[in-house]
Formats: sequence, structure tokens, C-alpha cells
Amino acid sequence: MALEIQNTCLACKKSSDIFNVLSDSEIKEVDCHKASIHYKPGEIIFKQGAPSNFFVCVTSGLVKLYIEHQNSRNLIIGLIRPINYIFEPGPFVDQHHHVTAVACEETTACLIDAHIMKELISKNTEFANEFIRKISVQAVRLFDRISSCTQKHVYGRVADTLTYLYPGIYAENPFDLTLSRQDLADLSGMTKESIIRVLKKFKEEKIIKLEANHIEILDQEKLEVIAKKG
Amino acid sequence: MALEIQNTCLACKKSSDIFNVLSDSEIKEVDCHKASIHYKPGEIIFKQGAPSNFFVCVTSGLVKLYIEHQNSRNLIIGLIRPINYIFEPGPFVDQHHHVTAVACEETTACLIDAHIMKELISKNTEFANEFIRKISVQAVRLFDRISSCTQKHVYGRVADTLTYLYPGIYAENPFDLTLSRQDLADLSGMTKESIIRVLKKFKEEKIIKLEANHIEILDQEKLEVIAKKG
DNA sequence: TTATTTGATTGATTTAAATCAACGCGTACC
DNA sequence: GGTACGCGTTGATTTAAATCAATCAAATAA
Repeated sequence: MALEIQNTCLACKKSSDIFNVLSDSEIKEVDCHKASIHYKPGEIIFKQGAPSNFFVCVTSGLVKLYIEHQNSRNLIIGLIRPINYIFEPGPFVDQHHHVTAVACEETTACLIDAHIMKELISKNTEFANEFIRKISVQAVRLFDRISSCTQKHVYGRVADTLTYLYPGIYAENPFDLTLSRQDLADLSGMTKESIIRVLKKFKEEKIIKLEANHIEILDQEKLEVIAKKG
Repeated sequence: MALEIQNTCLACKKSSDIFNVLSDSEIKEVDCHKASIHYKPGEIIFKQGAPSNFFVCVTSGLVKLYIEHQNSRNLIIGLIRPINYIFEPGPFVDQHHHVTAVACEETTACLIDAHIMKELISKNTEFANEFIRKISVQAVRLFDRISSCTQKHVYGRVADTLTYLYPGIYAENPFDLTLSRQDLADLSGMTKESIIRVLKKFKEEKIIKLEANHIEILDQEKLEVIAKKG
């Protein structure tokens, strides 16, 4: 059991662009203060507004991060694939979560004590740099999301979503969608009825092939044009 | 002249929550690699897409940061008051600016060599921590912006904008707006016609007093309710 | 001075997307 | 077996906000 955990930690170190700058002793430190947990689809990993005293690293599955809004729709601000740490500004701001994280597939995630991560950031400058780089990349993506959701029409937004899903989230084409239509809507800042209509249109125009949850991108170029033009 | 510049640098150190963790020698290092520049209202400080090889610290005036979008409206993602460093993910991602920065009032800003800042982040862990904290706060604000612009109706968005302007940007109430109606629209993700109508409504409902660019918030509480309810 | 431009404002019209409503289908559950 | 429930889909209707168009006022230039 203990061996298996350590095994996982080493695997993470190798395939994570943030943990691979840590020394063996530092990795061990992380190992001692983490818990690896399994989540079923739909289960909440953490909830917006709740105290955040740990960092989460997704080690298998798929996680959606969304902003909840009273009496209104949710907005998915990102999907996390392994092996990736979930950037949450909370621990550095007010020790509360600012988004909700939910498993979309069978998922395992490691919860790491916040103070350990902060210690590593203070002690290991390379780690701190990687950390800043990582959250900067996230910020750029957030800019894109804002831009997309506020300026583009539904076709552009759905095109954005599809180009985000492939190849970023689903590596192969065609792929089997593990997200619901509602998730796609929350990801595109619109209603599920609207996204269904847009996907239907894309299907009619031979931009995608769509049968239930099996999607194939047929014309990536055209999608990118639509995404750009809005 | 040199004395005056050094004076400015010390002033910054004292009143900035990020530069005040630097040692005197580190501040001097910054001092040697910076240029203090004056901008007139409307002048561009840096432009989205352009190479970013310096960091900007606003030392007087008011700066708007916005995302440009082809054939579409701009979206102001934040306003910067002195003394504040402009967080730009660019230097840590692809060495390009991801937003455009424009002076809204007579403004002075210091341009600091990017490699100096990166060096400071690597050498001074307290500085790195402050840096991370700062960009985390920005990320939270971005979440709010996304939430506001995608989920709320115009009244809620304008209420959000007004509560952002006072007391965050304009410290006194009443205050003289140095932003145009178009700026307010870009800040709320809508058209200038719409924001004019909403402001008129707020005026009629005695929530604000408005004459040309002179604004007084009369009912902050009501504004916050509107902002929350959307 | 008049002419010109720029920003603010108001009203009329259009439109994109949400909402509302209904139905089909598969799965879970009495 | 049938009933209930959730998810996906489709069509009809509504609506919030954009667009379009015109006017006004102030600032700037000729």
C-alpha cells in the first residue's frame, strides 16, 4: 500500500511540469502530507465558498471547475486532466475556494496540505517560478474565456469549446464525450438547448460528425475560423 | 534628476505592497533598470500582441487594461491606480502582451526590465510570495468579471461596475468620472447606449446622482443588492 | 466667427439567444 | 410490468439588449 502511494508520487513527479522540479526529499515531504482519493462521476471534490486548506492534484480522470451563481447557470472555467495541479487562487487570497470542482469521470486526486505547498514555494525558487508560470498560463486562458463569452456569438463560442476539447482535453479524434450537454453549455456560457442547436448546425455543415456522445471533428480549420470570427 | 528618480523609487517601496519587501540594494537594482515615463490620456502604454520585455508599475494617474477583439468591442478587465504593478501573464507565458494598457488620465509609469523582476522573484522568496498573492487576487477578480459579464443582466453588471469604481478606483463620493461612457460600457461588457439607459434608470430611482461626469452614489446598499441579484 | 468633430443621449427597430413547452428514449425503481 | 426520472432534442414564443438612426451639446479647428 505504502509502496503504491510512493509509486504514484514518483509517477506524478515525472509527468508533471510543476512537480518535476522538486528534489527526492521534497517529493517525499509531499508524499507524507497527501491523501489520494477516488471520486465517482458527479462527486464534488471541493465547493466554492468552502475553506481551502489543501491543494488538489488530479492524477486520473477528468475534473470540471466552475463558478456557481445564485439562481443562475454555472460557468465552467476549465477542465483538468491528469497529471495536473488545480490552480486555485483561494489559498493565497482568503483561504476559501472560489470555484467548485467536480469529477466528470472516475477520478483520483491527491489532496496536499496547503502549508506544504507554500513551504515548497518559499524554499524552492524553481518550483515558485514554475508555479507562477502555471498560473500565468491559466490567466491567459481566463482572458480567452472572458473574451469568448462576452464578445462572441453562440457559433464562435461553441467553436471555441470544441477546439478546447480537442486536442487539449480529449487527445484523440474521434472521441467519446464524457461531458453532458449541460456541461458543454456551461463551458460555452449558454443554455443546453442552444448548444444542441449549434452542434446540429455544425453537423449539417459537415464540420463535425455527431452521434450521441461520439464526436468527430471533420474540419478543424473551419472551426478555428468560426472561433476567430465570433 | 537622479535624486528625484531615487526619491520616486523609495516612495514606491513604501506604498506598494509588493515592492516593500525588497531590500535597499534590491530597490537600487530596480532603480537602475527602470524608465519613468509620462503618458497623456488616451496614449497606449503597451499593446496586446506586442512583445513584452518589461514590467509596468503605475506611479500616478489611471490606466485601463483591456482585451481587444477583432471587429468587436473591447473588454476592460481592470483599472490600475498607483502605486500598482500591472500583472501581465505574458512574461511568464510567451513574452507577449495579452492585454492593451492605455492611460485614462495624465499618468506616469515605470517600465522595469523583465529579467530584473524575474531575478528578484528567484532570489527573494518573500517577493515571490507577494507576487503570487497579487496575481491570485487578480485571478479572483477575473472570476468575478467573467461571472458578471456572462450571467448578469445589464442592471447587475452596471451595479458591479459602480461598486468597482467606488471606493476601489475613485476614493471619494461624489467623484468626477475620468472614464468615458464607452469605457464604462467596455467595463460592463455592453454598449454605450445601454449603459446610458441603465445609468438614467439608476438616476430616476435615486440610486445615484448623475450630472455629466459628476457621480454620487446615493444608495450603496441597493447597488450591492442589484449587483448580487443580477 | 462659422464649420467640424467628438461624445452623450434618446427613440425606434431588429435580432440573437433565452425561455417555455412538449416529447422521445433509455434507465432505474417500485 | 409499468411508472418515474433524467437527459437529449425540437419547435414556438418571448425578451433583453444590440443595432440603427437622429439629435444635441461641447470642444476644437479653420
